Amino acid sequence: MQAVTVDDRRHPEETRAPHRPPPRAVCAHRRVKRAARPAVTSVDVARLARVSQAAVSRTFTPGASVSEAMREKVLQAAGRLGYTPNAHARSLITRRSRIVGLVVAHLRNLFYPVVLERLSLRLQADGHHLMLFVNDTPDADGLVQQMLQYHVDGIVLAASTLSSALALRCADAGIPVVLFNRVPAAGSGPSTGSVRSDNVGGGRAVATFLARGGHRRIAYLAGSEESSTNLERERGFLDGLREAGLPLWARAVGDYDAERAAVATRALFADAARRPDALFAASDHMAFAAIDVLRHELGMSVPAQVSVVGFDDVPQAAWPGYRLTTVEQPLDAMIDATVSLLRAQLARDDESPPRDAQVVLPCRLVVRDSARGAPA
Amino acid sequence: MQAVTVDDRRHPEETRAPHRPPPRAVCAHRRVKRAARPAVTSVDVARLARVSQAAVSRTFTPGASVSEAMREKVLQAAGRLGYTPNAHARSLITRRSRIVGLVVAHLRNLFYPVVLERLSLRLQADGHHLMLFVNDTPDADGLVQQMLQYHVDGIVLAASTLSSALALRCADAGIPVVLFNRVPAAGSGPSTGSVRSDNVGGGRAVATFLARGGHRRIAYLAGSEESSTNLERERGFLDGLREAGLPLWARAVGDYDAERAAVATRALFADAARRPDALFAASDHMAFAAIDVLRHELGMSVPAQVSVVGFDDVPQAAWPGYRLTTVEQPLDAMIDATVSLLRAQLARDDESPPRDAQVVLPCRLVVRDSARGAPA
DNA sequence: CCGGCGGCCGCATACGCATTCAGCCCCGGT
DNA sequence: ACCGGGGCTGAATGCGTATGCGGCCGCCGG
Repeated sequence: MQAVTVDDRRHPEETRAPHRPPPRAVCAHRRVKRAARPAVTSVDVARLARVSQAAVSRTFTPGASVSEAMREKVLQAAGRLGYTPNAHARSLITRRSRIVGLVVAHLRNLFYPVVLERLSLRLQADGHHLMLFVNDTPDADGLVQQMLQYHVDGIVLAASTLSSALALRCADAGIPVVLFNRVPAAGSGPSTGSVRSDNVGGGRAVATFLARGGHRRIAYLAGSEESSTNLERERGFLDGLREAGLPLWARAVGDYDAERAAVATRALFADAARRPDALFAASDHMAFAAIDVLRHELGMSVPAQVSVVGFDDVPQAAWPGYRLTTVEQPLDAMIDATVSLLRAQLARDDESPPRDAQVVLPCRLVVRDSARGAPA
Repeated sequence: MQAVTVDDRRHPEETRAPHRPPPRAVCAHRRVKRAARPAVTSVDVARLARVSQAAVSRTFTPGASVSEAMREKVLQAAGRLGYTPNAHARSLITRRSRIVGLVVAHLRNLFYPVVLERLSLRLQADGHHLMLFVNDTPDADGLVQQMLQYHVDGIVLAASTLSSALALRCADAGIPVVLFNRVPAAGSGPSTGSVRSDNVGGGRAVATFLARGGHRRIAYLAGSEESSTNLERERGFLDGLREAGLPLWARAVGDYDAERAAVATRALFADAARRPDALFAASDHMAFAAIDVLRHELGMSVPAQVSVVGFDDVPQAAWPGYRLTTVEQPLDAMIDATVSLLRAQLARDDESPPRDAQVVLPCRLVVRDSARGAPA
């Protein structure tokens, strides 16, 4: 193999001069900002490698037409200079930023941090990146504005309680949106996908399980009432109870929040004579809070006196302190589906069919020790 | 007040034409990509408002010199067109992206999700945004490359175990770095700040507290051994024990991981004759795992038979199931300090003194029920 | 031996915006 | 009345890169 040499000794005086005119007088009396490292550009690399700037660009553009020799020369020069392509300049032309916006609300739910971690890793793997948008206020417009500024290539809405106004606005702006763990609102645009687990089936499975376990006074601890996850889980749960010939004994709302779940649990168990013998919480997070109240405030034994079942199967559910029986969401599959959907929407040339993709993945009841099961 | 009217009816044929030449023949047979919404630019707004493009830019640049009438006209036109400035084009010129890179490793620690949430909100408030980089492999170069591409304005390294090579590389590239919860390596550049709580003091406080509580066989459950948080906490803890005239009874490493902490706890308590009567875990996360093992595997009572103290004061520490005595990290103050440091580094004109800022905030022992205290 | 033809390269241009510079108008001072 | 200056504005330029296009060269088939 012929060694490729990079000549950067000839015309050394040319290295910077032609492109860096002396600062104008006006500049001189202003403070020179950020003068530190003038950022090496593709032009610098080109000059060092004695090729055209286009050649540099092409070696850093996968699939472009460059000879092996050229690529070698450029890479070597780039390595020497420590060159890194400027993503902003690139996206200005290509009209894609390789940035995915992630909108989150409940970050302390432990389900979402895991989602975030996996999703980010998957995206990093193919050169995309997550930009984080925390949605505390219901100010959909503000958030969308911010995402538009950065021209995010796609948006993942990962929060069960996000206003669907946000989803609509995003889709409106022509940006692919994937609803994570959420059902699309009626009339959402063509570029809205959705990935979720079979919440209805999960809810029903819990009802069936509890009924088989001989429970008769079964209560439901709801998440945020308007959220689609809660609606679906509750619907499936009620269906299951009905099929088992059981009524819903009691119901309270915990809003997917630990504190409010604790309050709701106290309310459900306030009347000692009519206490439930089983409780289905719409999320593990709330289930933990409920168990704590039951055990430590009310002195009840779980599962001997009352069974508790959750939803999500966060890592903590497996800890010895809770051993929570719960419904596992197929996280990996959900992430996979999300990324695929995103990729599909991104690659989509405009005339492709405008059908929105809905992915619903099966979930599985994980039986641990927080609920009495059917007698063996 | 004179009503300002926007005239967009005259010369309607001019609306797009002069800047959108008919697509060349070559384009015609290629698939037209992303043709959907040609993105409204400042030029479009200028044309509609019948002003120059510079005027549009100025009304969207805080501090620029524009008359009120002009601003009104532009804003109205912009509103009609749904104009949003393009952040990429902007940062190409201004050389700042308003993006802050956040590097994280342990996202399931529950301390970090909270950090992430707060930090993001604070940054959003003044127009910055977080780009997430999950650091699974110790491939510092790769990460730095990715951050350089996006020309992040600053970097927050929020992980106790991140290789300091990463920090060095970043500082090397001339990007302001703030180490969150981590001590800067010797010789890190001038643009490296650090925000952390007084881990040494916290560790000592725990030792003092346990000694006063009458414990005599005090063990330490270490985090990742090379991490600075662990080193400092352990040092303070040992200092405190020495001052109290007590030896370290036993020690094991949990690596800041729940599973490994469980294993370590089993090891510490394997010899029934020499069991510790107190355990200090370097993080709440590990403390929970330890308590679970003690209670549910070894059947020990906490705190009657063994006291457990943690570090961090994550939300879960206050739950009735654990009621963990722990050291509170002043999260809000830490976030504040981080943002200030970042802002300071950003605003820094180059000739400012190259002293690196070190912020160490006091932390506080939060006494709950997982450890015996001094008799009252 | 000649006419393509395809692989590679460089030139030039455009992406969307901030910023400089020169010019304009208007007002106040002498 | 004139001049100086300050407040606004528009024209022009360039940030760093991707890409269409024309041109060059080498190779193969006829």
